[in-house]
Amino acid sequence: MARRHLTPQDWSTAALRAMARGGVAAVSVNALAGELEATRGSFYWHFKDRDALLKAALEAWERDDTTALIEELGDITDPRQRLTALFTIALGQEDINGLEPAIVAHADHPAVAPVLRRVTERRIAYLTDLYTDLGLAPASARRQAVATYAAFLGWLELRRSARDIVPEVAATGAIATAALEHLITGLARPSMHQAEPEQSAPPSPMAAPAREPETGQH
Amino acid sequence: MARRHLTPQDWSTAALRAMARGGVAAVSVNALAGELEATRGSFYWHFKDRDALLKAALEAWERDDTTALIEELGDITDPRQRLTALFTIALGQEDINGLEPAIVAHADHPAVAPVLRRVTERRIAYLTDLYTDLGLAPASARRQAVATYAAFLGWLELRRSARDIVPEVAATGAIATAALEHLITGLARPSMHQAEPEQSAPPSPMAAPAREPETGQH
DNA sequence: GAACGACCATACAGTACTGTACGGACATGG
DNA sequence: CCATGTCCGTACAGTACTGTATGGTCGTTC
Repeated sequence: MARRHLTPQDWSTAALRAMARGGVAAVSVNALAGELEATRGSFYWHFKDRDALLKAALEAWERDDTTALIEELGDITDPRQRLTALFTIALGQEDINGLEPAIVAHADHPAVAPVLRRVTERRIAYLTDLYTDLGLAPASARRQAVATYAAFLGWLELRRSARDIVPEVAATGAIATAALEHLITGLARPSMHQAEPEQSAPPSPMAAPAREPETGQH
Repeated sequence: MARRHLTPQDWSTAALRAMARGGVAAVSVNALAGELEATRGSFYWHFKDRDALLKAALEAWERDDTTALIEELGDITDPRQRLTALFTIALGQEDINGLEPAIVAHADHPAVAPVLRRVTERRIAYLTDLYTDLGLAPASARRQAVATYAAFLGWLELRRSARDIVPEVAATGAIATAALEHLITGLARPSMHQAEPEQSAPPSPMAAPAREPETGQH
Protein backbone atom coordinates (compact mmCIF):
# COMPACT_ATOMS: atom_id res chain seq x y z
CA MET A 1 0.00 0.00 0.00
CA ALA A 2 0.97 3.58 -0.42
CA ARG A 3 3.41 2.29 -2.99
CA ARG A 4 3.50 4.86 -5.65
CA HIS A 5 5.31 3.09 -8.46
CA LEU A 6 5.72 -0.51 -9.45
CA THR A 7 9.04 -1.79 -10.71
CA PRO A 8 9.68 -4.55 -13.21
CA GLN A 9 10.96 -6.57 -10.28
CA ASP A 10 7.57 -6.35 -8.61
CA TRP A 11 5.96 -7.89 -11.65
CA SER A 12 8.76 -10.40 -11.94
CA THR A 13 8.50 -11.80 -8.46
CA ALA A 14 4.73 -11.79 -8.67
CA ALA A 15 5.07 -13.81 -11.85
CA LEU A 16 7.28 -16.35 -10.10
CA ARG A 17 4.83 -16.65 -7.25
CA ALA A 18 1.98 -17.23 -9.66
CA MET A 19 4.05 -19.78 -11.55
CA ALA A 20 4.81 -21.65 -8.35
CA ARG A 21 1.10 -21.95 -7.68
CA GLY A 22 -0.39 -22.69 -11.06
CA GLY A 23 2.38 -23.09 -13.59
CA VAL A 24 3.12 -20.94 -16.57
CA ALA A 25 -0.55 -20.59 -17.44
CA ALA A 26 -1.20 -18.92 -14.10
CA VAL A 27 1.09 -16.08 -15.02
CA SER A 28 -1.65 -13.86 -16.40
CA VAL A 29 -1.28 -10.14 -16.64
CA ASN A 30 -4.82 -9.77 -15.44
CA ALA A 31 -4.29 -11.80 -12.29
CA LEU A 32 -0.96 -10.23 -11.47
CA ALA A 33 -2.40 -6.77 -11.87
CA GLY A 34 -5.12 -7.64 -9.44
CA GLU A 35 -2.63 -9.06 -6.97
CA LEU A 36 -0.46 -5.97 -7.21
CA GLU A 37 -3.48 -3.69 -7.07
CA ALA A 38 -2.69 -2.13 -10.38
CA THR A 39 -3.99 -2.41 -13.91
CA ARG A 40 -2.66 -3.89 -17.10
CA GLY A 41 -1.76 -0.41 -18.26
CA SER A 42 1.05 -0.43 -15.73
CA PHE A 43 2.31 -3.79 -16.88
CA TYR A 44 2.51 -2.90 -20.53
CA TRP A 45 4.54 0.12 -19.62
CA HIS A 46 7.28 -2.01 -18.06
CA PHE A 47 7.13 -5.00 -20.38
CA LYS A 48 6.62 -5.44 -24.06
CA ASP A 49 4.30 -8.40 -23.62
CA ARG A 50 3.67 -11.42 -21.47
CA ASP A 51 6.55 -13.37 -22.95
CA ALA A 52 8.96 -10.66 -21.91
CA LEU A 53 7.72 -11.00 -18.35
CA LEU A 54 8.20 -14.75 -18.39
CA LYS A 55 11.68 -14.37 -19.75
CA ALA A 56 12.64 -11.74 -17.19
CA ALA A 57 11.17 -13.70 -14.30
CA LEU A 58 12.93 -16.91 -15.24
CA GLU A 59 16.22 -15.14 -15.73
CA ALA A 60 15.84 -13.55 -12.32
CA TRP A 61 15.32 -17.03 -10.94
CA GLU A 62 18.43 -18.26 -12.67
CA ARG A 63 20.40 -15.33 -11.34
CA ASP A 64 19.23 -15.56 -7.74
CA ASP A 65 19.01 -19.29 -7.22
CA THR A 66 21.98 -20.49 -9.22
CA THR A 67 24.46 -17.85 -10.31
CA ALA A 68 24.42 -15.84 -7.12
CA LEU A 69 24.41 -18.99 -5.02
CA ILE A 70 27.48 -20.41 -6.68
CA GLU A 71 29.27 -17.11 -6.44
CA GLU A 72 28.45 -16.90 -2.79
CA LEU A 73 30.00 -20.30 -2.25
CA GLY A 74 33.21 -19.31 -3.98
CA ASP A 75 34.59 -17.86 -0.79
CA ILE A 76 34.68 -21.19 1.00
CA THR A 77 37.87 -23.02 0.25
CA ASP A 78 37.28 -26.31 2.02
CA PRO A 79 35.13 -28.42 -0.30
CA ARG A 80 33.52 -30.23 2.58
CA GLN A 81 32.34 -27.02 4.15
CA ARG A 82 31.30 -25.80 0.73
CA LEU A 83 29.07 -28.82 0.27
CA THR A 84 27.46 -28.36 3.62
CA ALA A 85 26.91 -24.68 3.02
CA LEU A 86 25.43 -25.43 -0.38
CA PHE A 87 22.84 -27.74 1.09
CA THR A 88 22.12 -25.49 3.97
CA ILE A 89 21.33 -22.64 1.64
CA ALA A 90 19.56 -24.67 -1.01
CA LEU A 91 17.39 -26.45 1.52
CA GLY A 92 16.78 -23.34 3.54
CA GLN A 93 13.46 -21.66 3.62
CA GLU A 94 12.50 -21.24 0.02
CA ASP A 95 11.79 -17.75 -1.16
CA ILE A 96 8.93 -19.07 -3.24
CA ASN A 97 7.67 -22.50 -2.31
CA GLY A 98 7.12 -24.85 -5.20
CA LEU A 99 8.82 -22.77 -7.81
CA GLU A 100 11.33 -25.35 -8.94
CA PRO A 101 8.79 -28.13 -9.46
CA ALA A 102 6.63 -25.74 -11.44
CA ILE A 103 9.47 -24.74 -13.69
CA VAL A 104 10.57 -28.31 -14.30
CA ALA A 105 7.01 -29.30 -15.07
CA HIS A 106 6.98 -26.85 -17.97
CA ALA A 107 10.38 -27.80 -19.31
CA ASP A 108 9.12 -27.77 -22.87
CA HIS A 109 7.83 -24.22 -22.77
CA PRO A 110 9.89 -22.01 -25.08
CA ALA A 111 10.47 -19.45 -22.35
CA VAL A 112 11.46 -22.08 -19.81
CA ALA A 113 13.56 -24.51 -21.82
CA PRO A 114 16.75 -22.49 -22.35
CA VAL A 115 16.90 -21.16 -18.79
CA LEU A 116 16.18 -24.53 -17.25
CA ARG A 117 18.79 -26.14 -19.42
CA ARG A 118 21.46 -23.67 -18.34
CA VAL A 119 20.51 -24.03 -14.69
CA THR A 120 20.53 -27.81 -14.74
CA GLU A 121 23.81 -27.99 -16.58
CA ARG A 122 25.47 -25.53 -14.28
CA ARG A 123 24.24 -27.08 -11.08
CA ILE A 124 25.24 -30.59 -12.02
CA ALA A 125 28.59 -29.39 -13.27
CA TYR A 126 29.15 -27.55 -10.01
CA LEU A 127 28.21 -30.57 -7.97
CA THR A 128 30.44 -32.78 -10.06
CA ASP A 129 33.37 -30.46 -9.51
CA LEU A 130 32.64 -30.34 -5.83
CA TYR A 131 32.65 -34.10 -5.47
CA THR A 132 35.80 -34.24 -7.52
CA ASP A 133 37.40 -31.82 -5.10
CA LEU A 134 36.30 -34.14 -2.35
CA GLY A 135 38.44 -36.86 -3.87
CA LEU A 136 36.07 -38.89 -5.94
CA ALA A 137 37.05 -40.28 -9.29
CA PRO A 138 35.44 -38.51 -12.25
CA ALA A 139 32.86 -41.18 -12.95
CA SER A 140 31.92 -41.46 -9.30
CA ALA A 141 31.73 -37.72 -8.90
CA ARG A 142 29.41 -37.44 -11.84
CA ARG A 143 27.18 -40.27 -10.64
CA GLN A 144 27.16 -38.79 -7.20
CA ALA A 145 26.24 -35.36 -8.49
CA VAL A 146 23.32 -36.67 -10.50
CA ALA A 147 21.97 -38.72 -7.64
CA THR A 148 22.33 -35.89 -5.18
CA TYR A 149 20.63 -33.46 -7.46
CA ALA A 150 17.79 -35.88 -8.09
CA ALA A 151 17.31 -36.31 -4.37
CA PHE A 152 17.32 -32.56 -3.96
CA LEU A 153 14.69 -32.05 -6.63
CA GLY A 154 12.50 -34.75 -5.16
CA TRP A 155 12.90 -33.21 -1.76
CA LEU A 156 11.56 -29.94 -3.07
CA GLU A 157 8.68 -31.76 -4.74
CA LEU A 158 7.71 -33.38 -1.49
CA ARG A 159 8.02 -30.10 0.29
CA ARG A 160 5.66 -28.57 -2.20
CA SER A 161 3.06 -31.30 -2.39
CA ALA A 162 3.27 -33.33 0.78
CA ARG A 163 4.27 -31.05 3.60
CA ASP A 164 1.66 -32.56 5.87
CA ILE A 165 2.21 -36.16 4.88
CA VAL A 166 5.98 -35.95 5.06
CA PRO A 167 6.71 -33.25 7.58
CA GLU A 168 10.39 -34.13 7.46
CA VAL A 169 10.77 -32.18 4.25
CA ALA A 170 9.69 -28.97 5.89
CA ALA A 171 12.91 -28.89 7.83
CA THR A 172 15.38 -26.22 6.88
CA GLY A 173 18.99 -25.50 7.48
CA ALA A 174 21.18 -27.97 9.28
CA ILE A 175 18.44 -30.47 9.97
CA ALA A 176 17.43 -30.75 6.35
CA THR A 177 21.07 -30.95 5.38
CA ALA A 178 21.61 -33.80 7.79
CA ALA A 179 18.63 -35.60 6.36
CA LEU A 180 19.95 -35.47 2.84
CA GLU A 181 23.45 -36.31 3.95
CA HIS A 182 22.26 -39.87 4.23
CA LEU A 183 21.70 -39.94 0.55
CA ILE A 184 25.12 -38.52 -0.02
CA THR A 185 27.04 -40.87 2.20
CA GLY A 186 25.10 -43.81 0.90
CA LEU A 187 25.87 -42.97 -2.66
CA ALA A 188 29.45 -41.98 -2.19
CA ARG A 189 30.29 -45.56 -1.46
CA PRO A 190 31.43 -47.63 -4.42
CA SER A 191 28.92 -50.38 -4.96
CA MET A 192 29.45 -54.02 -5.56
CA HIS A 193 28.14 -53.73 -9.08
CA GLN A 194 30.95 -51.66 -10.43
CA ALA A 195 33.94 -51.60 -8.19
CA GLU A 196 35.99 -48.58 -9.02
CA PRO A 197 39.50 -47.88 -7.94
CA GLU A 198 39.22 -45.04 -5.55
CA GLN A 199 40.05 -44.47 -1.98
CA SER A 200 36.52 -44.51 -0.77
CA ALA A 201 35.20 -41.35 0.70
CA PRO A 202 35.84 -41.23 4.40
CA PRO A 203 33.13 -43.06 6.29
CA SER A 204 33.52 -40.33 8.80
CA PRO A 205 30.29 -38.57 9.47
CA MET A 206 29.33 -35.62 7.44
CA ALA A 207 29.04 -32.36 9.21
CA ALA A 208 26.41 -32.87 11.81
CA PRO A 209 24.01 -30.34 13.16
CA ALA A 210 24.65 -28.87 16.55
CA ARG A 211 22.07 -31.11 18.14
CA GLU A 212 21.80 -34.58 16.80
CA PRO A 213 18.33 -34.75 15.40
CA GLU A 214 17.54 -38.41 15.38
CA THR A 215 20.14 -40.53 17.06
CA GLY A 216 17.73 -41.22 19.80
CA GLN A 217 15.00 -43.72 20.28
CA HIS A 218 14.59 -46.46 17.76
CA MET B 1 -8.73 -43.13 -38.00
CA ALA B 2 -11.22 -45.81 -38.78
CA ARG B 3 -12.02 -45.67 -35.12
CA ARG B 4 -15.70 -45.42 -34.94
CA HIS B 5 -16.36 -44.51 -31.35
CA LEU B 6 -14.35 -42.82 -28.69
CA THR B 7 -14.42 -44.11 -25.13
CA PRO B 8 -14.05 -42.15 -21.94
CA GLN B 9 -10.67 -43.83 -21.61
CA ASP B 10 -9.54 -42.26 -24.86
CA TRP B 11 -10.31 -38.83 -23.49
CA SER B 12 -8.78 -39.75 -20.17
CA THR B 13 -5.40 -40.80 -21.47
CA ALA B 14 -5.34 -37.89 -23.86
CA ALA B 15 -5.94 -35.64 -20.87
CA LEU B 16 -3.01 -37.19 -19.03
CA ARG B 17 -0.76 -36.75 -22.04
CA ALA B 18 -1.75 -33.12 -22.30
CA MET B 19 -1.21 -32.62 -18.60
CA ALA B 20 2.26 -34.11 -18.84
CA ARG B 21 3.14 -31.58 -21.50
CA GLY B 22 1.56 -28.39 -20.27
CA GLY B 23 0.02 -28.96 -16.90
CA VAL B 24 -3.60 -28.82 -15.92
CA ALA B 25 -4.22 -25.77 -18.06
CA ALA B 26 -3.23 -27.71 -21.15
CA VAL B 27 -6.11 -30.11 -20.64
CA SER B 28 -8.52 -28.23 -22.86
CA VAL B 29 -11.50 -29.89 -24.42
CA ASN B 30 -10.76 -28.03 -27.61
CA ALA B 31 -7.19 -29.26 -27.88
CA LEU B 32 -8.04 -32.83 -26.94
CA ALA B 33 -10.82 -32.93 -29.48
CA GLY B 34 -8.39 -31.82 -32.14
CA GLU B 35 -5.86 -34.41 -31.09
CA LEU B 36 -8.46 -37.17 -31.11
CA GLU B 37 -9.89 -35.91 -34.38
CA ALA B 38 -13.29 -35.39 -32.88
CA THR B 39 -15.32 -32.45 -31.71
CA ARG B 40 -16.39 -31.16 -28.37
CA GLY B 41 -19.81 -32.64 -28.98
CA SER B 42 -18.31 -36.05 -28.47
CA PHE B 43 -16.62 -35.02 -25.25
CA TYR B 44 -19.71 -33.60 -23.62
CA TRP B 45 -21.48 -36.82 -24.32
CA HIS B 46 -19.03 -38.82 -22.25
CA PHE B 47 -18.29 -36.27 -19.55
CA LYS B 48 -20.36 -33.77 -17.68
CA ASP B 49 -17.73 -31.08 -17.92
CA ARG B 50 -13.99 -30.51 -17.91
CA ASP B 51 -13.68 -31.09 -14.19
CA ALA B 52 -15.17 -34.53 -14.55
CA LEU B 53 -12.50 -35.35 -17.10
CA LEU B 54 -9.74 -34.16 -14.81
CA LYS B 55 -11.12 -36.21 -11.98
CA ALA B 56 -11.46 -39.34 -14.09
CA ALA B 57 -8.01 -38.97 -15.58
CA LEU B 58 -6.32 -38.50 -12.24
CA GLU B 59 -8.16 -41.41 -10.73
CA ALA B 60 -7.06 -43.56 -13.65
CA TRP B 61 -3.51 -42.48 -12.93
CA GLU B 62 -3.93 -43.43 -9.29
CA ARG B 63 -5.36 -46.78 -10.24
CA ASP B 64 -2.75 -47.69 -12.83
CA ASP B 65 0.42 -46.29 -11.30
CA THR B 66 -0.17 -46.99 -7.64
CA THR B 67 -3.02 -49.33 -6.79
CA ALA B 68 -2.42 -51.80 -9.60
CA LEU B 69 1.32 -51.63 -9.09
CA ILE B 70 1.13 -52.47 -5.43
CA GLU B 71 -1.29 -55.29 -6.10
CA GLU B 72 1.00 -56.67 -8.72
CA LEU B 73 3.82 -56.76 -6.21
CA GLY B 74 1.75 -58.64 -3.69
CA ASP B 75 2.71 -61.94 -5.23
CA ILE B 76 6.37 -61.59 -4.40
CA THR B 77 7.10 -62.85 -0.93
CA ASP B 78 10.77 -62.01 -0.58
CA PRO B 79 10.95 -58.32 0.36
CA ARG B 80 14.30 -57.88 -1.33
CA GLN B 81 12.94 -59.14 -4.61
CA ARG B 82 9.85 -57.06 -4.09
CA LEU B 83 11.90 -53.92 -3.73
CA THR B 84 13.88 -54.65 -6.86
CA ALA B 85 10.73 -55.41 -8.80
CA LEU B 86 9.15 -52.22 -7.56
CA PHE B 87 11.99 -50.12 -8.86
CA THR B 88 12.23 -52.02 -12.08
CA ILE B 89 8.59 -51.33 -12.81
CA ALA B 90 8.50 -47.80 -11.49
CA LEU B 91 11.63 -46.79 -13.36
CA GLY B 92 10.65 -48.66 -16.48
CA GLN B 93 9.62 -46.91 -19.60
CA GLU B 94 7.02 -44.45 -18.50
CA ASP B 95 3.67 -44.69 -20.13
CA ILE B 96 3.45 -40.92 -20.21
CA ASN B 97 6.72 -39.09 -19.77
CA GLY B 98 6.61 -36.20 -17.34
CA LEU B 99 3.21 -36.94 -15.89
CA GLU B 100 4.27 -37.18 -12.29
CA PRO B 101 6.14 -33.89 -12.23
CA ALA B 102 3.19 -32.18 -13.84
CA ILE B 103 0.78 -33.54 -11.27
CA VAL B 104 2.98 -32.59 -8.36
CA ALA B 105 3.43 -29.11 -9.78
CA HIS B 106 -0.32 -28.59 -9.52
CA ALA B 107 -0.70 -30.03 -6.07
CA ASP B 108 -3.00 -27.23 -4.99
CA HIS B 109 -5.51 -27.75 -7.75
CA PRO B 110 -8.81 -28.99 -6.31
CA ALA B 111 -8.96 -31.89 -8.72
CA VAL B 112 -5.37 -32.89 -8.07
CA ALA B 113 -4.98 -32.43 -4.32
CA PRO B 114 -7.03 -35.36 -2.99
CA VAL B 115 -5.69 -37.88 -5.49
CA LEU B 116 -2.11 -36.79 -5.04
CA ARG B 117 -2.47 -36.95 -1.31
CA ARG B 118 -3.75 -40.51 -1.42
CA VAL B 119 -1.04 -41.59 -3.82
CA THR B 120 1.76 -40.05 -1.81
CA GLU B 121 0.50 -41.46 1.46
CA ARG B 122 0.07 -44.91 0.03
CA ARG B 123 3.41 -45.04 -1.71
CA ILE B 124 5.37 -43.87 1.28
CA ALA B 125 3.47 -46.22 3.55
CA TYR B 126 4.19 -49.10 1.21
CA LEU B 127 7.86 -48.22 1.04
CA THR B 128 8.02 -47.91 4.81
CA ASP B 129 6.47 -51.34 5.24
CA LEU B 130 8.84 -52.75 2.71
CA TYR B 131 11.89 -51.45 4.48
CA THR B 132 10.48 -52.66 7.73
CA ASP B 133 10.17 -56.11 6.21
CA LEU B 134 13.78 -55.79 5.23
CA GLY B 135 14.66 -55.50 8.89
CA LEU B 136 14.95 -51.81 9.49
CA ALA B 137 13.73 -50.23 12.69
CA PRO B 138 10.54 -48.19 12.27
CA ALA B 139 12.21 -44.80 12.34
CA SER B 140 14.91 -45.91 9.95
CA ALA B 141 12.40 -47.49 7.62
CA ARG B 142 10.39 -44.33 7.52
CA ARG B 143 13.42 -42.16 6.88
CA GLN B 144 14.59 -44.56 4.25
CA ALA B 145 11.23 -44.56 2.53
CA VAL B 146 11.07 -40.79 2.37
CA ALA B 147 14.59 -40.49 1.03
CA THR B 148 14.04 -43.18 -1.54
CA TYR B 149 10.80 -41.67 -2.71
CA ALA B 150 12.37 -38.24 -2.98
CA ALA B 151 15.17 -39.65 -5.09
CA PHE B 152 12.62 -41.39 -7.25
CA LEU B 153 10.63 -38.22 -7.82
CA GLY B 154 13.75 -36.25 -8.64
CA TRP B 155 14.81 -38.98 -11.01
CA LEU B 156 11.56 -38.60 -12.89
CA GLU B 157 11.98 -34.84 -12.95
CA LEU B 158 15.40 -35.14 -14.49
CA ARG B 159 14.10 -37.65 -16.98
CA ARG B 160 11.46 -35.17 -17.98
CA SER B 161 13.53 -32.02 -18.17
CA ALA B 162 17.14 -33.02 -18.66
CA ARG B 163 17.23 -36.18 -20.72
CA ASP B 164 20.00 -34.81 -22.87
CA ILE B 165 22.03 -33.23 -20.10
CA VAL B 166 21.77 -36.25 -17.83
CA PRO B 167 21.36 -39.24 -20.11
CA GLU B 168 21.72 -41.55 -17.14
CA VAL B 169 18.12 -40.95 -16.18
CA ALA B 170 16.86 -42.29 -19.47
CA ALA B 171 17.85 -45.76 -18.43
CA THR B 172 15.06 -48.18 -17.76
CA GLY B 173 14.64 -51.54 -16.15
CA ALA B 174 17.56 -53.23 -14.48
CA ILE B 175 20.04 -50.51 -15.32
CA ALA B 176 17.99 -47.76 -13.76
CA THR B 177 17.29 -49.98 -10.80
CA ALA B 178 21.00 -50.57 -10.34
CA ALA B 179 21.57 -46.84 -10.39
CA LEU B 180 19.12 -46.22 -7.63
CA GLU B 181 20.26 -49.29 -5.73
CA HIS B 182 23.11 -47.17 -4.53
CA LEU B 183 20.67 -45.17 -2.57
CA ILE B 184 19.09 -48.27 -1.19
CA THR B 185 22.16 -50.25 -0.25
CA GLY B 186 23.97 -47.22 1.04
CA LEU B 187 21.19 -46.30 3.32
CA ALA B 188 20.18 -49.74 4.35
CA ARG B 189 23.41 -50.27 6.23
CA PRO B 190 22.49 -49.26 9.70
CA SER B 191 26.04 -48.72 10.85
CA MET B 192 26.78 -46.06 8.34
CA HIS B 193 24.55 -43.22 9.14
CA GLN B 194 25.64 -42.60 12.63
CA ALA B 195 26.19 -38.93 12.90
CA GLU B 196 28.39 -37.81 15.69
CA PRO B 197 28.26 -34.23 16.75
CA GLU B 198 30.99 -32.20 15.23
CA GLN B 199 32.26 -28.83 16.13
CA SER B 200 31.58 -27.23 12.80
CA ALA B 201 28.73 -24.94 13.48
CA PRO B 202 26.29 -24.58 10.65
CA PRO B 203 26.84 -21.35 8.74
CA SER B 204 23.39 -20.09 9.48
CA PRO B 205 21.57 -21.18 12.58
CA MET B 206 18.25 -21.09 10.79
CA ALA B 207 15.12 -21.39 12.75
CA ALA B 208 14.27 -25.06 12.76
CA PRO B 209 10.59 -25.15 13.54
CA ALA B 210 9.99 -28.67 12.37
CA ARG B 211 10.26 -31.21 15.08
CA GLU B 212 11.55 -34.57 14.13
CA PRO B 213 8.53 -36.83 13.97
CA GLU B 214 10.84 -39.78 13.85
CA THR B 215 9.04 -41.97 16.30
CA GLY B 216 6.62 -42.73 13.53
CA GLN B 217 3.02 -43.61 13.86
CA HIS B 218 2.74 -47.22 14.84
C1' DG C 1 -38.95 -50.89 -41.48
C1' DA C 2 -39.83 -47.91 -37.83
C1' DA C 3 -38.58 -46.54 -33.44
C1' DC C 4 -35.14 -45.98 -30.18
C1' DG C 5 -30.76 -44.96 -28.05
C1' DA C 6 -25.83 -44.18 -28.45
C1' DC C 7 -22.68 -41.20 -30.39
C1' DC C 8 -21.11 -37.17 -32.74
C1' DA C 9 -21.06 -32.41 -35.48
C1' DT C 10 -22.45 -27.63 -35.62
C1' DA C 11 -23.88 -23.30 -33.93
C1' DC C 12 -24.36 -20.14 -30.28
C1' DA C 13 -23.76 -17.27 -26.03
C1' DG C 14 -20.73 -16.35 -22.15
C1' DT C 15 -16.20 -15.70 -20.08
C1' DA C 16 -11.30 -14.69 -19.45
C1' DC C 17 -7.47 -13.30 -21.31
C1' DT C 18 -4.09 -10.51 -24.51
C1' DG C 19 -2.38 -6.40 -26.78
C1' DT C 20 -3.06 -1.59 -28.17
C1' DA C 21 -4.72 3.11 -28.21
C1' DC C 22 -5.37 6.92 -25.72
C1' DG C 23 -5.90 9.95 -22.11
C1' DG C 24 -4.92 11.51 -17.38
C1' DA C 25 -2.08 12.29 -13.13
C1' DC C 26 2.12 13.82 -11.35
C1' DA C 27 6.66 15.36 -10.65
C1' DT C 28 10.67 17.98 -12.39
C1' DG C 29 13.13 21.57 -14.70
C1' DG C 30 13.66 25.56 -17.74
C1' DC D 1 3.78 28.47 -16.09
C1' DC D 2 4.17 25.05 -19.04
C1' DA D 3 6.65 21.45 -21.12
C1' DT D 4 8.29 17.07 -20.91
C1' DG D 5 8.89 12.39 -19.47
C1' DT D 6 7.28 8.76 -16.43
C1' DC D 7 3.83 5.99 -14.89
C1' DC D 8 -0.77 4.33 -14.74
C1' DG D 9 -6.12 3.81 -15.74
C1' DT D 10 -9.75 2.88 -19.23
C1' DA D 11 -11.77 1.45 -23.36
C1' DC D 12 -11.66 -1.38 -27.31
C1' DA D 13 -10.97 -5.24 -30.62
C1' DG D 14 -9.27 -9.95 -31.12
C1' DT D 15 -8.66 -14.69 -29.54
C1' DA D 16 -9.32 -19.08 -27.17
C1' DC D 17 -11.86 -21.56 -24.40
C1' DT D 18 -16.23 -23.49 -21.92
C1' DG D 19 -20.88 -25.22 -21.71
C1' DT D 20 -25.36 -25.93 -23.95
C1' DA D 21 -28.74 -26.58 -27.40
C1' DT D 22 -29.98 -28.91 -31.27
C1' DG D 23 -29.91 -31.69 -35.08
C1' DG D 24 -27.77 -35.61 -37.70
C1' DT D 25 -25.98 -40.44 -38.24
C1' DC D 26 -25.52 -44.79 -37.33
C1' DG D 27 -26.60 -49.73 -35.35
C1' DT D 28 -29.89 -52.41 -32.81
C1' DT D 29 -34.39 -54.24 -31.69
C1' DC D 30 -38.99 -55.68 -32.07
